[in-house]
Amino acid sequence: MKLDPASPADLSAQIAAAIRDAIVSGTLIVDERLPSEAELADQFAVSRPTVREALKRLAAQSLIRTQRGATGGAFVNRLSFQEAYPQQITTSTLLLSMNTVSFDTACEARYALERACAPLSAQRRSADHLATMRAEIHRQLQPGLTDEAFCASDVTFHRALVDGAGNPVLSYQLAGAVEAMQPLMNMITFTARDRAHIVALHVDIADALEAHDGAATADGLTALEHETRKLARSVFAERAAKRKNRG
Amino acid sequence: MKLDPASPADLSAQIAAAIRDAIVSGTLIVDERLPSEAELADQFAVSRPTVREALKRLAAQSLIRTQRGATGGAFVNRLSFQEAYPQQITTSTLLLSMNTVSFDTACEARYALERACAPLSAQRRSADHLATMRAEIHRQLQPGLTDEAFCASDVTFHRALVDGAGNPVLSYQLAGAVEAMQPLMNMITFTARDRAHIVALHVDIADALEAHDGAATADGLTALEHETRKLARSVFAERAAKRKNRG
DNA sequence: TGTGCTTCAAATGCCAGACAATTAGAAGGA
DNA sequence: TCCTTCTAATTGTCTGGCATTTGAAGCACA
Repeated sequence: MKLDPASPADLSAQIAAAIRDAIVSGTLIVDERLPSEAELADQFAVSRPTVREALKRLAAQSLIRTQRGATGGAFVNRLSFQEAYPQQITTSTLLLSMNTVSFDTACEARYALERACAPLSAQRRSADHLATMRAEIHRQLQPGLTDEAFCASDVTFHRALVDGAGNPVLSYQLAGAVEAMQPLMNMITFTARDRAHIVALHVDIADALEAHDGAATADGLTALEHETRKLARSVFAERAAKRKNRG
Repeated sequence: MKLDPASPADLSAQIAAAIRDAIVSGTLIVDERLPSEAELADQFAVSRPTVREALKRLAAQSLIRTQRGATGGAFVNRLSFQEAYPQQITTSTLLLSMNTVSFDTACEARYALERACAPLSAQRRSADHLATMRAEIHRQLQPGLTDEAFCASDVTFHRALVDGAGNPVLSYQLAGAVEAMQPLMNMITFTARDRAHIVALHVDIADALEAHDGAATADGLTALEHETRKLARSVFAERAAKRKNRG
């Protein structure tokens, strides 16, 4: 592992990249202990703070974990879906909120991905997943519910649908798409009438899943997508009109 | 922003979390300059190296960028899809390689997600996307091609399909699923006969996209999924038999 | 021999201070 | 007006050190 002194990148970034490559390529295997900070500093011919900055970079990506004490050190972390979820969600959320992705684009992607889970979920969903969805539908019908709570319940409903597919890779990929939409959805105010429409579609979807009917589930999601996009259009149009009146 | 002295987490992790929250919640907006390292050290009542470790953590997630010089400092980064791709791919790759996810599970997820793009890509794919796919098909037919190069070409082919949907959110999510499969695919040796099968299916898919036929595209992907899984089964079965003979 | 306590050493976590490198802007001169 | 030079601010890096944690070895004692 060597560094390029001519590189414009920070030393700590170069060191982090070198170690990351070693992990990804399999040179360093899971639970293997890295050399101590002092040893790494020697190997790369830099100071210990620089090595530490590199290790913190890797820790931020959950590639390593550190342990204090006599037998401590930095260890290659077995990256779990559990750990990867929050990062995936944070990144997806920021991508949507900072990149002027239109609501329509985000919505289209989310429902396209979710439809991909529909047949699998219809086939494999457990009673538990179905119960979660029914419970969330029930919650969504409560009158005093805030818009934020309604959206949060919506997310739980859809995640149960996705998890029903029983494929951790799908769940991981979809977590970002579904959760990242939440801040965008929170910008919408739902009338009682809107909520009734959405809940009715949720019931259709839950019924389809209960009947193990993948096609009907996908149809329900498509209907929900149309409803959501129509709702967003009207809300945004109304706001634009208000702005015009004020200005 | 305050720190919890009783927390088991490192100070730098706590500081990073505090700043990350501020970014995600919108308290810090894009391109806004953070206080200098010295000021942050004062605010959090820690030393500058500790602040620096926190900032490196955020930099590793592309949440901030740093600039040296008189008007330099750390700035909230506008997270671009461009920057997010490599991280998404690294994480997905490690999740697949370290988590004993079966080949079938990964394959199922990948093709389910890709099928979700099929109708959109059939509708919107540009001539450029189609040309890329045809070119990769041509490359895949060359006799001297190594298995690794064949897989790499396969990835390019499928990414063109996904990008054809013209939805950056889909492209981002799918990049992980498609690229992360590559190391798994590289474990397979393709006979000339296998390659011919796969290329024929690629041709079917390209034809369907050229005809703007979303359903046929999805069917082609399903056929390809079956072919891939069948191939993997036979390869793994053969290896298991060899191991048994040896042992 | 076995058990529990003490001590030790290695490693990370954190800090203070300093210097180098970089860069924008201010100051000054042609 | 334009170019050069200086200056100040900021990040990048290093040195050295102390605090804290923690497993393991050593030791006393039953």
